[in-house]
Amino acid sequence: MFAALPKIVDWDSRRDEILSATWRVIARDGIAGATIRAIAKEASCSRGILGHYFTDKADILGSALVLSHRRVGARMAAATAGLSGLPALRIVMLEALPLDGRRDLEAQIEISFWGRALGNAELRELQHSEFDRLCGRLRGHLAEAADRGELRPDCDLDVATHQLVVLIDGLSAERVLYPDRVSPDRQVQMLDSLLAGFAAEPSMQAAPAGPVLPG
Amino acid sequence: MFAALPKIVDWDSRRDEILSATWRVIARDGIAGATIRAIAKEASCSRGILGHYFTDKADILGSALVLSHRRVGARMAAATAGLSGLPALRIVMLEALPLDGRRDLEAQIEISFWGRALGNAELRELQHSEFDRLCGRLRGHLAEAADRGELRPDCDLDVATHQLVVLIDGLSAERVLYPDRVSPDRQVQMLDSLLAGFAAEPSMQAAPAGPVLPG
Amino acid sequence: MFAALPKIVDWDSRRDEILSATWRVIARDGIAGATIRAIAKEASCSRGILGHYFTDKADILGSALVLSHRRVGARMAAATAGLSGLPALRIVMLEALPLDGRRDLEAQIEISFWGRALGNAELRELQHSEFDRLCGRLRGHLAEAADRGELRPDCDLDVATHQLVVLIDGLSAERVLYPDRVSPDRQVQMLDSLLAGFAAEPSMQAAPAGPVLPG
Amino acid sequence: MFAALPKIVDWDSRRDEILSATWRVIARDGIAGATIRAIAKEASCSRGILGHYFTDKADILGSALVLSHRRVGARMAAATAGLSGLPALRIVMLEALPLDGRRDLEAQIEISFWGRALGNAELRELQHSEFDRLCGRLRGHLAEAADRGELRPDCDLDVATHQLVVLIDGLSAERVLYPDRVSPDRQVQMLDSLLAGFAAEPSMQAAPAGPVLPG
DNA sequence: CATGAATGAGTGTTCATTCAT
DNA sequence: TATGAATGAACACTCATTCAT
Repeated sequence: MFAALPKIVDWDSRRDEILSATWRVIARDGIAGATIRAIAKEASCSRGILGHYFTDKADILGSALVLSHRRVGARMAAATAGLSGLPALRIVMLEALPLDGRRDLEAQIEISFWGRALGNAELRELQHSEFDRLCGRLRGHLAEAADRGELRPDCDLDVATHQLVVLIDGLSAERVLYPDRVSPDRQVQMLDSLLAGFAAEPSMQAAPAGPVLPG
Repeated sequence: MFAALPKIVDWDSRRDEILSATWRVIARDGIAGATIRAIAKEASCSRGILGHYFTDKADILGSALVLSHRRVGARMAAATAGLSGLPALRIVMLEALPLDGRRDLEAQIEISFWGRALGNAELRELQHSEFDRLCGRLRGHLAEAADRGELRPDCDLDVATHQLVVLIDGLSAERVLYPDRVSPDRQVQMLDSLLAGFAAEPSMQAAPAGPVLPG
Repeated sequence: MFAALPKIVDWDSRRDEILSATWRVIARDGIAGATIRAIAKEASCSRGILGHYFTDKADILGSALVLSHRRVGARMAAATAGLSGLPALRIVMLEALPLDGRRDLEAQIEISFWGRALGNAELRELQHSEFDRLCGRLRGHLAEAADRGELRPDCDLDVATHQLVVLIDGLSAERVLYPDRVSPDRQVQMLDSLLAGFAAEPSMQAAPAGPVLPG
Repeated sequence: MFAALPKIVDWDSRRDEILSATWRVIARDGIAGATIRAIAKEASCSRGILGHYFTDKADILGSALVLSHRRVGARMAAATAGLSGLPALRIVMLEALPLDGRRDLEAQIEISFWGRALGNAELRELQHSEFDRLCGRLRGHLAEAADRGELRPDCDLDVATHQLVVLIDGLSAERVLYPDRVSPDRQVQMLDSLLAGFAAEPSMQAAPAGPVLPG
């Protein structure tokens, strides 16, 4: 109170708010429409204020991508608490697939950045490291599953990891471009089909009998 | 007046040349760098001349996408001449996957347009119809395979079609973004793994024993 | 006439016109006020058109400085045709000093660039080479004068050259900043005083008896 | 309330510190780079605090110029204590010329303001009065010298004063722009050459036999 | 047919300034 | 007193488009 703090502003929350507005603009107008003006308008702030939170437009977009990934990662970590092996893997995949509006948004952001990464070396670097993180998480659960004997003996973990990320990226792209064609049910069906191919026994281990979509 | 006739041949080839230059620019600088200036420079022609072949920048980009798809489609048709069922399907998939430089370029173009389609309704429409054409071709060969008893009885053609396009889109995206991670061999391995899941018998029917990459 | 020339435009004259407008803006508003907008408005053209003649704002300003120097140099060369030694030197100096409106403008441009050169390495390089050219010209005429025995035997050519450029720069600065204090007559008086110090005999050789200012 | 008294000392020194920082920024980045951000950063204080010491950015820059002049004037007054006539004049000139790092800095500041004064009437006024003060000081010592019979009888004090300030301004400009060309020795040589022209007798009265540069 | 000059809107960015705390 | 968040204007520059030649 007596301190000379100039203005009570939750810097981090304001920053996240701007990044959230950036997501909405990207999802609505595409990444080409994600101009500083549009972002500032969506965030209901002036253009100049963005300079307080970000050094650059590239900083805004890059931070938006990283925050999106971090949120997904945090949800994955929370959802797999106490789990491991194939059950954990399935939960992780369900968080990665565009099964609801929130994850649709994340998929839209992801796809938007792909095209931009082609002509942008920095962004490509960023995406590379983010991709590695996801691969590492998936492969970790696959290794757990292998240790626990949940997998077929001849299951190649590298190939399996690759199949999982291909499923995520392919379904994300199609969900974004042709939302009617890629229903949540279909996504889960394809996921479980893939996981069944990994599993040691024909009887499904990973997929529960109950409803797959809590929300 | 009549002398203009022979020009028609030049007209189409010049047009294709411009679109080819557009591909190169997109692959090199990203779709954000595909400005009219850059395309004209790459095609070694003036900016104004583009107006004779295309109404608009959107026309150039859309035509570039369509031509890319048409070329892929033509190669698929040529390569599957006399074939049907699973063998034809495998050939089609091999043409669709980014297995060599030419198809890498096509994948780069494809991915570039995805992000742009988000904020562009016309482009989304275009991509929708192109997507349908590919799905139709894949499903056609699957139906042939089913008729010929090449598929497992419980194989759902819709799901199988979906799995194939997810494989194409997922591998294309990853090949573009992380070329080192997605070798041609790995792609063929994953394709054959998927096709084996469709086939009636464990013994591979679709994959030949010889080398998979003719070129 | 039958050629496909798109538009009859005297490119060089248009370019010079823009640079001339740049001079006027600098003289009126200072170099800080020489924005692209102000230059385009002064030249009665759109902002974008400047990109056809110059790559950059730095290109505009640098070209404006070089053109100013070139014009001065051309006038010096024309005015000293057939002359050499001290008479030529005096003519050169009279062209370099701000003795009329045109040369006042050139002095304003010169002074404006000095401050800008401090924080701009490229501009400093440019000014360095332009400075060398003037020094070379002055020293050349001094050497001629020495050869012809017009100078005092102990006259150091380097120091004399330096005194001449100091006179030019000092008078230019003061003429620009305090125009009332630096009348043309005073400038010529100081020039002739300096030249008299160089000359071999007390009787003035360089300065004619007639009026010093033709215009 | 009364406790604020001791702060007054701090106030002036803090103000001078800011102006000193302003000098450094101008010398390093040019006057175009002398933004209030850069000044605040150089002075290690917040941007807002500048508003407590100065009303405006123009106030900062103008005060920086005035302080520079005041410091030079104070050094001149101190150095000429007990002196008058030509010896005093020579000391004054030695303080005005860019002979060491400190005076180089002052010259850089001076030149930087020249270009800015063109488009700024207030600044021009300010510089005008500062110029008058220097001229008055120089002319005062010349008048003393004349009274003491140190000058040639036909020496025009106005012209002599003008020659002195032209020497200062010309050498300052060149020292700033082409530091390698304008050595301290050369400057003193030119100064003494000019003073010798004023003096009554060929034998140097103003210049001492010893080294000219104490530091 | 083809050129490139010309336009003006839109981009990211920087800046001096104001103001609530 | 002192802070830095916030604003809005101005900046240089790029771009797609139009049009006279």
